Amino acid sequence: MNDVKAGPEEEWVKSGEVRISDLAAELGLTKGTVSRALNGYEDISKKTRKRVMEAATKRGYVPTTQARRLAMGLTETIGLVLPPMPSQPVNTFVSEFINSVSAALHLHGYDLLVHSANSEESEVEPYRRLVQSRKVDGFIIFRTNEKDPRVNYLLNEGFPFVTHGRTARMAEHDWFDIDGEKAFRDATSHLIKLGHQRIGFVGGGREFFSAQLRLKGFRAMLEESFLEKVPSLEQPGDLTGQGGEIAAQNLLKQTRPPTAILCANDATALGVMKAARELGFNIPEELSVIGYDGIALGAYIDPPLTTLTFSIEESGKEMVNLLMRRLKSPDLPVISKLASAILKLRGSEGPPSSIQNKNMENCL
Amino acid sequence: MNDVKAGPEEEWVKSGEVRISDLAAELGLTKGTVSRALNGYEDISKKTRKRVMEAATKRGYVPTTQARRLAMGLTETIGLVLPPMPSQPVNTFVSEFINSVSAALHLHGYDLLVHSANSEESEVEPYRRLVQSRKVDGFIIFRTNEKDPRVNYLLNEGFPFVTHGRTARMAEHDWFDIDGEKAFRDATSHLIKLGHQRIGFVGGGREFFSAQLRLKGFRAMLEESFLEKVPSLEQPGDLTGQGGEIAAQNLLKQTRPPTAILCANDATALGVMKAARELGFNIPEELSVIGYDGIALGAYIDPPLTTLTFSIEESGKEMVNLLMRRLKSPDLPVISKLASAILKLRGSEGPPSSIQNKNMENCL
DNA sequence: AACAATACCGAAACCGGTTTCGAAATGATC
DNA sequence: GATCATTTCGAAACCGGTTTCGGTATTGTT
Repeated sequence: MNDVKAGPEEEWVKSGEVRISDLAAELGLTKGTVSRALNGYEDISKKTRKRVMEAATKRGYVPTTQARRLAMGLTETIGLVLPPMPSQPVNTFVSEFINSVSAALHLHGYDLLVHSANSEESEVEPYRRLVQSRKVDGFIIFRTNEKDPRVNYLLNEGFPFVTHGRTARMAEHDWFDIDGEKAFRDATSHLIKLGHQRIGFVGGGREFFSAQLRLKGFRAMLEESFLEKVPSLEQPGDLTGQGGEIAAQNLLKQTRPPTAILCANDATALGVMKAARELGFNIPEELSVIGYDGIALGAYIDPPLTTLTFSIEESGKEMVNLLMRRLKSPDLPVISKLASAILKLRGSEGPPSSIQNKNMENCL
Repeated sequence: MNDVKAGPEEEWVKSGEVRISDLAAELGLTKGTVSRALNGYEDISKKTRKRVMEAATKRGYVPTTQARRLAMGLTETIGLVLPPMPSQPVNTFVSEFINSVSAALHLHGYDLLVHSANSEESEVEPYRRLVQSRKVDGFIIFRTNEKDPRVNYLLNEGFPFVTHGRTARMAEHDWFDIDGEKAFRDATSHLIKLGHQRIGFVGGGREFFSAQLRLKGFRAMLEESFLEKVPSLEQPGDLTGQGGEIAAQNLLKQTRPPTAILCANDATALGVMKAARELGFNIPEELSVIGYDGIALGAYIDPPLTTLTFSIEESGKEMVNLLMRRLKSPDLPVISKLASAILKLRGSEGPPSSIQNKNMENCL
């Protein structure tokens, strides 16, 4: 008989159906007052503030992001443009990096907009579009080239960004990088201490600044150790497994092949190992191989791949920190941060065999 | 002397500094008219439309996304929440998937918002936040569980989404999936044809519906082939390399170990191969191993990993198609799409050796 | 030439918030 | 109790677009 008693009034509504004006009307206030109450302005009495906040939580009010952003003139969004994927992507850097960046941004109340580059248009086009349509407040850029058009564009535009990796204009923008030069000095030094005299190097494309720095580190340590620099032992690569295979063939078919090969990344190293196997080189007895990236899969192959590794999570965090600082105070001087990679010994390197010829004694 | 002649008037301005009201003022029109002219309304004369469009391109006018979205009441953004990463991710699915989804969305004028799940809070919390703050119009969900709280929440909320993978409530939502059941029937069949009688299976967690379906396919083919179903040959896993190692030990230390092992994914397969090596099993002579995922690196290990592979790009595209359809007409009946995986033979499987004992004859 | 129909554009409301400014209410002071 | 400072809130402008509505100016019809 008594409908009111029949059930509790379900005040619950579908998420996002209540606007600030609804709240205001319900409370007999104006939306300006409600807004100020919710945003902690000082000119609101304790009593009113309490009423407003209770009503807000009760009704499940959450401000509409689009409206807030329009009013405040910011997007609270950071853009990340994925470079064109290699046909055979081997490392999980991108997903881990996105994960880390996204998590870090979230702590600052920022969202991550991920955009894919389409290979038919210019590299900067996605950036231009995002800037012009004001979809983002800043960018996270990775895999920089020495002369990077994206960097040039954004610098020219005066638009905030941080790079993962250095560029020719690194003095003009914030950047984070792994000290690849030092990493490759370390790795080279490690090989030299093991007794290697002829060490090969498989690089990345000339366009990748970081790959150049790794080569630089390799060369520097050779020089420091008074080892002869043999040009034929430096092979170009393309950061793919296939590139590693080709380079390894070039190296190992030489009359005096290297006893160790340093690779610009793990994908290359895997290609090198494959080619070495096919040419009958035992690893690590007859050939040491070291990569760079620290891909998890490296631990599962035979022999496990020794590699230079670094924290992707830290990279993401640090980059977000740099970017947030820049957004807060655009006129602060440029800063940068260099993190170091560590050599993770897993077994694909060892002392060179005294015998230069291939021998069968390694079989089990 | 003549300053005007000194240089052409650079009309160029910093991107995004010109508003629609500026354009309107410059043209002596109202912003409403300008807006209609740019958006192809019929009530604009050809002449004015041309004037407006020329001025717009000349001044580099691009409408501010936030304002447009607010006015139009939509976000043109799709959310993708990354599930917590495994500590040692080996496959590149996530980055490829993001890339593909993002590219497909872009064709429809949509953006991709990537959010990372933080493991301390409930799985649905990120979704709830994104829904309430109206940051997205729909979701792309992957790695579904059979009973998926995210799906439950969104269904209850009536919020658009598409899943990659089926759920217990798959009749109520659009989904895309790989036919894992058929894939594992195929793989099992392949092994049986090679002569294998004792085939092991390493699954994923019970919570992953897809892993269950793979097991189902495996069992079905065993039954069809009148092979005895040996419970001890079915080992649980967790879709990681470590899980694969443990499972492989359980399998291979049995008095009558399997001659082939089917793995719920490639990471597991890598763990299995590692454990097998350590226990002295030669692959593929003494043990065949097949994975699932088609990770590119599988081609570089020794022996190359035979695996079930599918097109991630197609997955992304199809899911976006499903979602766009749903957004355009929310009341259409639920549809789904099943794609198939193909068995990519690379060398980690072969006929079982007639001799059950380990032998050394394989050594080169 | 008078009238109806059509083409074209201005005016204004609206989307859902934020923020500034000023006025009313309250409290403090003498 | 009058005066002044403070507290608290309403009113209104604003962010930058979109969309509806109505009013001229133009064209078409007889």
